[in-house]
Amino acid sequence: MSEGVEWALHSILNLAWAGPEHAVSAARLAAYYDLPPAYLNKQLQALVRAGLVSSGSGPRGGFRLARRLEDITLMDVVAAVEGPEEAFRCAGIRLRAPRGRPHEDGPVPEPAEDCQIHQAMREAELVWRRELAGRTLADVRDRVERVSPGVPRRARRWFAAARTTS
Amino acid sequence: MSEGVEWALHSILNLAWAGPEHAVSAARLAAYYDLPPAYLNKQLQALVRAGLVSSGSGPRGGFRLARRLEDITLMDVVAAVEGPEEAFRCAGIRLRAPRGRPHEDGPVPEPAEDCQIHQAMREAELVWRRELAGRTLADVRDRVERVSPGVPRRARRWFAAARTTS
DNA sequence: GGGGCATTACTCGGATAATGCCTGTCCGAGTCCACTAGG
DNA sequence: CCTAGTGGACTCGGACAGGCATTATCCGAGTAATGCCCC
Repeated sequence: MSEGVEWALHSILNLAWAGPEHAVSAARLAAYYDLPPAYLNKQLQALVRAGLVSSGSGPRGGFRLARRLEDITLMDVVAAVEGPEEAFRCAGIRLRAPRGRPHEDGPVPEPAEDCQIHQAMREAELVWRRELAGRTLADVRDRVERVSPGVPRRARRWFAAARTTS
Repeated sequence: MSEGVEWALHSILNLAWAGPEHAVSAARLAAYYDLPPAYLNKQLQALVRAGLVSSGSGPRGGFRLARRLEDITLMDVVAAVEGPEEAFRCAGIRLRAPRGRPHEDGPVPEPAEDCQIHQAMREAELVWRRELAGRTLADVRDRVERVSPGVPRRARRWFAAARTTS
């Protein structure tokens, strides 16, 4: 799985803690974890395309949350960064198998529908997606605030101080 | 996800249909789906290392199932081909964040334990793995035989004829 | 005719290249602020 | 003093290389069958 998912999740949480009134630049978000700024910018662009965060140019520009944290699920972030394709791609290998009867004597089944292996794998992946879709980033935020109460304040202060610090 | 997983699953089913008395060569298995023989051989080697199939060299050599189909789960095959590492690797990004207090005033928590994002993603992946581990290839075989009863016979005949056909 | 043996063909197994995607970087378009000059 | 204009600095956004994992391939070690020669 792409590493950008992790960065995106952390950045979204940081944006939430920074508050919707401040727009945070990609460079600042990257500096917090010592990440390559331009590359993090690329990932944030994916989040913008997905409508999770909004962006603005210029000196006062940067990124800010476009939705409430309660309305962003882990699945949304994964889909935004990784793309909507499913992990297990059935290449239709079964169709290349030697056929008993070349002539068709009924409706030709869809490749994905016919392949039971694909079905089973798809089912497992669906469970995974459902689990991700059922967990919002608000849940994650609440857990963090319960386990490490100091983190949100620290993050908020650090990003607020970004403007004044050299 | 690696494409080899799909090849491995189909090949295992074909080995089961060919019967444990016949050893099928990688070339023959590959010819059934028109796959690159040497590369499929590589994937099958992974299955051998995992103990799912056994191999033998020589003219009568080839691959055959090492376990019953009831004792092989989808998880086994995925783990054998993809490796045991989890898909979402937490790079410990959180540790690089600026700390409020450099001095430690308690037991330092494990990175994976402390990062709630990692926790949530791990939980979802665990559900996925559990689903895969709960489904055996015998289930898949039964479904195939129910949906397409002709496939097993065709496969068995084709692999049995392998020896005689040019 | 029967048995032992060298040959041969066929298989896996691991070492070796080629390809594509993820990672990482750079520069241009747009935007807002700040300074300046004029009224 | 107030206002309009202009320069500058900062931001995102998409276009451009590099590195690494997956994909694909090749050749050698090993093995069992086969044909041949000798007894």
